[in-house]
This record gives sequence, C-alpha cells and structure tokens, in this order.
Amino acid sequence: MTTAPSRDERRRRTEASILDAARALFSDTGFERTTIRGVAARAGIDPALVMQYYGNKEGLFAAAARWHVDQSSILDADRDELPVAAIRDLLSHFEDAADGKSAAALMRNCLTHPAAAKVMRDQVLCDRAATVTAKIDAPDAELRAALFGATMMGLGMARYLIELEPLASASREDIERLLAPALAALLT
Amino acid sequence: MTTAPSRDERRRRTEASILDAARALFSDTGFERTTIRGVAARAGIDPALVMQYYGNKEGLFAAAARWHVDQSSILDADRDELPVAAIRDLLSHFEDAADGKSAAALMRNCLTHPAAAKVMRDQVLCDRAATVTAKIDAPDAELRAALFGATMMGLGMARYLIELEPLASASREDIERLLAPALAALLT
DNA sequence: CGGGTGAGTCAACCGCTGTAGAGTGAACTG
DNA sequence: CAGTTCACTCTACAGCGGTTGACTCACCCG
Repeated sequence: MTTAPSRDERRRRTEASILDAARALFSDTGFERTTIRGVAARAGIDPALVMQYYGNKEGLFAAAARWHVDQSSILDADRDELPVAAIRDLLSHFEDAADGKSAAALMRNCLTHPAAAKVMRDQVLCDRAATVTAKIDAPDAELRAALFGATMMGLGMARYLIELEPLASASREDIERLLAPALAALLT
Repeated sequence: MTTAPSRDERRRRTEASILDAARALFSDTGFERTTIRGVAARAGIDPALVMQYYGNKEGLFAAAARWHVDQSSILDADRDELPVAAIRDLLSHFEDAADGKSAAALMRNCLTHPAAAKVMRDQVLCDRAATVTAKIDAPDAELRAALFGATMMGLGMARYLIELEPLASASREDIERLLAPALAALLT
C-alpha cells in the first residue's frame, strides 16, 4: 500500500484531473456545451472547486486550451524541408498524449470562441506565417505563407476534429507523401 | 407611395427578415451565442413568432445554414481545370450576397454543432470528394480528394471566418494563381 | 497538543434563454 | 357586412448553468 499523499500532492493531482476533464470536454463538445458541472463530475469533485482554482469558465478554458510552441521543428528547417517539417509538427502536436487534447480544444473552438480565435490567429497562424515568410524568396511571400497556414489548419480540422475519412485514419507517411509536394508548390 | 402589402406578402417578408437576421447572427457569433430573442430583435418582431415559423432553435438553424450545391462548376470540369473551378466555386459561394451568409453560418458552426458537422462532412466534403475522386486516376485517389477538400475548407475558414491577413483581403486572381498549382500537385 | 491553513463540499441564488398558451386586431372570404 | 382566418404580440414558466458564501474536516506547524 502507498503512503497517503501530502496536501500539496493532492492539490496538484486534483488540478491535473480538472484540466484533463476540461480538455476532454472542451475538445469534444466545444466551449458552450461544456459545463462546469460536467467538468467537475468527470474529475470527481465539486463544481465550486473549479471556480476556486480557475476563477471562472474563461479562466478554465484559457488554462486548458493552449498551443505549445516550445520547440517547433519548422524553425530550423530550410525552405525545401519546410513542408515535411510542418506536417510532422502538426501531426505530432495532435497525437502527443499530453498536448493533443489541449491543441484540439483550442482548434475546436477557434471559430466560435473569441479568446480561442485570437490565440489561433495571432499565435498560431501569424507567428508561423512569419517564419514561413522569412524562408521563402518569392513575390507574394506573405500571401503564400497565409495559404500555407490555411492548408495546415484545414488538415488538422479535417483529420482530427471532423474526422473525415480516409484522411482521419491515413498513415503519417501517406499524408506526408501526398501533401508535401502541394505545400512545396505554394512556396515556389 | 406604395400600396399596402397583402397578408401573404407580409408573411414572406417577415420570414425573410427572420432568416436574414438568423444568418447574420449564426455566422458571426455561432449557434450557442445566438439567441432567439436576439434574432427577433434584429428582425424587429416578437421572439414567439420565430418559434411559430421554425418550431425551435434547431429548426431555425437548419433553415438558415445551408450549402447550396445546385450548380457546382466542379461537376463538368476535367482534372486539369479542377483546381481553378473549385477555388472559384468556393469564393463565389461566400461572396454571393444571398448564399454567402448561409454558407458562413454552416462553416462557422461545423466544429461545434452536430447538425452542421454532419452536413459539412456528408454533403460538402464527402460528396465533393467523390466528384474529385472520380476525376483523378492515381493511387490513393480517395486520400488525395480528402486532402483536396481539407485544403479548400482551410481556405474558406481562414479567409472568411478567421479573416487572416493578407488572405482575407487578397484578390481572387492572386489566390487562384498561387493556390491552383498546389491543388494540382495533389491530383497528380 | 492546539490553533491555523487550506482542500474540498453543500446549498442556494439569479439571470438568461428556449418555449408554451392565451389573446388581439387586421386582412380575407362568402 | 359578419365571420373566420392568420400574422403577430404579451406574459409567463421552467430548467439550466455560472457563480457565490458559508461550512466541514483533514493536514501542517509551532
């Protein structure tokens, strides 16, 4: 038998279970259809505790729906490697056990929730577009980068949120093989 | 001065103004944040009248958010014309004064509303993918068509819903010129 | 051991929103 | 002109859901 967890340990685990539950619900059913009561029930605690830790529903959402940009492999890829790097980056993001739900929660709500829309537009699309823009030397570089980003977003939504077949169950290799040339065509 | 409108005429105008108001709100703020009261206020009538005409909120949404597939120009395009035809089709759809709001309402909610998701997946993405699949003669035709559809969806969302610059204010010609080769690369 | 701190609970409030039912007055019909 | 239909309104209900404040109890510290 294990020793009883300390108070701090308990708190950390509770917060984590709240975030897990919130990510699952926000990413599956969206912000509006997710209720504090639902999150609390899934986490096995009282709704008021969620409020105590995150202030309000917006705060919970902000904590649960993030896009982890830490080490994106597109930063140190040159132009020819960019398509493959971007695809791998996106797929890894969604299939990562820890970050996947968080990314899905953000993307699921980016069309209907103001805060999610802002993060998506400013941090995800614009920042990456700037990176892409810097790497290509063609007229209309910004527009090409924006189309690049739009395509990647469409891929993520169709595969992971809408679960469009056969895209949803295709292998990473097949997606890379077919999509990379198309992305490359955007950059030249 | 004009003669007083007949009862039928009044009714038609009222229904149209309700649908207009509903499309504007559904496409701007999404299904959940749109209220029957808000629609009624915008249409200048009583909330109960909305219920009387459309039964409930779901019925109103179903009537307001549609994808008009009547004459899609991708049907009689051969493989080489497909990219340009698909782009023109999408842009026309959204920029059409009558259908644009309706299409935006559907797309805005396709990640968070079950009925919108179903229409988007089955009628828009799958049907068009089948059309595309039939026109290309390559291995992985279905997957290519799905990626094609995902890219088009990403374009629509980024340009019209997220309004990502410089994509949102780019000319149709520039988008065609840059994106068509990329789509073509998906089909070969 | 005894006071304090903080995790977690309970019960309740209250505004919003979808929805229902009765009512009203003007337009149509015979 | 009398009766009927129908567009439209008013009022009210009922449940859901975010949010709150007081409470309980176990753990930590001096």
